[in-house]
Amino acid sequence: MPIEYSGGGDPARSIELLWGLRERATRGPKPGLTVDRIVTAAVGLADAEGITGLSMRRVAERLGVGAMSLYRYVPGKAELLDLMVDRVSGETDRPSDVPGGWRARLEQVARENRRLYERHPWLLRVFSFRPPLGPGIVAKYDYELRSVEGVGLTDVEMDQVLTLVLGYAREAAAGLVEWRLFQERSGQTDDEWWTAVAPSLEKVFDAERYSVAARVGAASSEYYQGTYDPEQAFEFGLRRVLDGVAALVERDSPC
Amino acid sequence: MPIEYSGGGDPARSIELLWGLRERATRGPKPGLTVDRIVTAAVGLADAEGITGLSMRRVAERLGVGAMSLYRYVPGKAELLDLMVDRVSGETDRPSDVPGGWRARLEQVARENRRLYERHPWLLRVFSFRPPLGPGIVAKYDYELRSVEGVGLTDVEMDQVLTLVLGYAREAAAGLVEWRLFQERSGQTDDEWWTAVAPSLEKVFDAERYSVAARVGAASSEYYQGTYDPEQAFEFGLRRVLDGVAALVERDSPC
DNA sequence: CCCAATATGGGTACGCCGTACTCGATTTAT
DNA sequence: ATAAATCGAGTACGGCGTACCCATATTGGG
Repeated sequence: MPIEYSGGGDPARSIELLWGLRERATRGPKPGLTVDRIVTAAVGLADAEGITGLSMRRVAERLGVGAMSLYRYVPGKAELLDLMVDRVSGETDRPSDVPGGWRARLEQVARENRRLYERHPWLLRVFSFRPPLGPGIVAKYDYELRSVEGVGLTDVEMDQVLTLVLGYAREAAAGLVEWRLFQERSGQTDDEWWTAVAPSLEKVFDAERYSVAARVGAASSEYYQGTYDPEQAFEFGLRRVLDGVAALVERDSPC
Repeated sequence: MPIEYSGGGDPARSIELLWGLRERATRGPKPGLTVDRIVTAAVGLADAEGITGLSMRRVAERLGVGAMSLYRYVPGKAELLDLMVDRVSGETDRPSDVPGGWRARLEQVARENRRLYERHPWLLRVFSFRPPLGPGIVAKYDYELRSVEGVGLTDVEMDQVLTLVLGYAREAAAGLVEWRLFQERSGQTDDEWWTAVAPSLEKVFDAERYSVAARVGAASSEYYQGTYDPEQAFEFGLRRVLDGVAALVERDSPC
C-alpha cells in the first residue's frame, strides 16, 4: 500500500525539513544535492507529468543521481510531497492592497487559490485538510485570514469562512482541471464526446422516469455550448458562496 | 503511469457495461463470474482497505480466482472504478417527502452525499466531474435535481446550484475523512498531535509577523477542543452555502 | 454423434513502483 | 596519519496493471 499522504513520520523531523533547520554535518563528503533542489525537481516533474508520473526514480533521474541518493535528504516520498505542497503554497501571489472591501479581498483569495491548483494540478491529489506547517503554508494562511480581518467576524468565524472559500476554490479548480484533462486525453470537445455517447445512452435512458434530469441536462448543455464550462461554473458558485458569507457579515444589519 | 480515472475506453463499451447489456455468448464454457460480483468484491475491498489497497490481484483473490480472469468481464481497472462509482451512487437514500421546502430538501441532499463519501472514502479519490453515466448516477442526478424543482430557478440554475451543493458536500466529507484517517493512523487526538508539534514550531514561527494566523489559530483550536471539528465545520459551511442559494431564489423578493 | 469453433480460466512475464540494506568512496577532526 | 562520519548508489524484495498465450470446457452445425 503506497503512501498517499504524510504526517506519518516524526513531526519534529518534518518541521525541521520544512523550515530548513538541518545543521550541516562536520565530517564526511560535502552533499552534492540540497533539499531545495530536490523539491524543485519534484515540482517540475509533477507539473509536467502529473502525480502519477512522480516517482523517486524519476526525480533522481532529473537530478542526474541514483534513486537512493534522495533518501539522504528526505525520509521518503510522503515527506517530499509535504515539501512540495509547502513550496508551491509559498509562491502564491499576495497583493497588499485590493480595493473593494472584504468581498473583493476574499474573491481575490479564491481566484488565486484556483490559479494555484491550475498551475499545479497534482496538488488536488495531495493536499490534506491538515497541511504541513511550513513557512509557505503559514504565510499563506496569515495573508488569507487578513482578507476578513476587522469586518465584524469572530476569530473562529474568520477561520471557518476561509476554510469555506478555500474549499470552494479547490472544488472548482478540480472541475476545471478534470475538464481540461478529459479534453486533452480524449482529443474530443464536449460536443464530440456527447455525440459519441448519446446513441448508446438513448437505448437505455428512460426519459420519462428521469424527466427532470433529461430536461435540465439538455438545457445545461445548450447553455454551456458543450456540457460544461468551468469559468461560468466558477463564477456562479463563487457569487453564491460570497452571498452566504455576506449574510453572516451583515447579520446585525439586515437589509 | 497507472490509470486514476476512466473515460479513456470506448464510450459505447462503457455504457454497455454500466447498464448490463452484454449478450450471453452461445459457445464456450459458462462464465464462473458476473460483472456484478466483481463490482461487489471491489467495493468491499476498497471500503475495507482504501483505494490504495484496491488492486486487480486482490479483487481476484477475494473471488477465489486468478487475477487475469477479471479481464474477461471488465476491460481494465479504470472501467471497474466506473462501475464501482455507479454502484455506490445508486445506493444513496432518496426519501420522497422531505418536509420544509427546497432548503430542507437541499440540506438532505447535502447530508446524504456526505454520508456517501463517509461510507466509501475511496470515492473521494476516484470521482470525476464527469461521472460515468450509469443507472445509479442518472437516478441520483434526477432525484437530486427535484429538490430544487419548481422554486423559480431556471433549468441551468438548478444544475449550477446542485453542482455547488454537491461540491460542498464532497469537500466537507474530504475534511471529515482525512481527519478520521489522521487520527487512526497516528493514534493521536488533535491535542496530542498539537502538543507534539508545538515545541518544534515555536522555534521557527514568527508570531509577530504572522500575528493574525497566531491569534485565529489559537482561537480556533480552543473553540474546536482540538484543532478541528468536522461536524461543526460542515454545519457552518452548509448554512452559508444555502444562504447564498437563498439569495438567488429570493432575488425577486428581497427581504 | 462428432468435431470445429469459440469462450473461459489463469500462468508467465514485463516494466513500473517505494524503499531496506549494504558497502566502497570521500571528507574532516583529532 | 588515522579514525569517524557521511555520501552516492547498486542490488533486491514485494507489490502493481496488464499483454500475451494456451489448455480446457462448452456448444452449434454437419
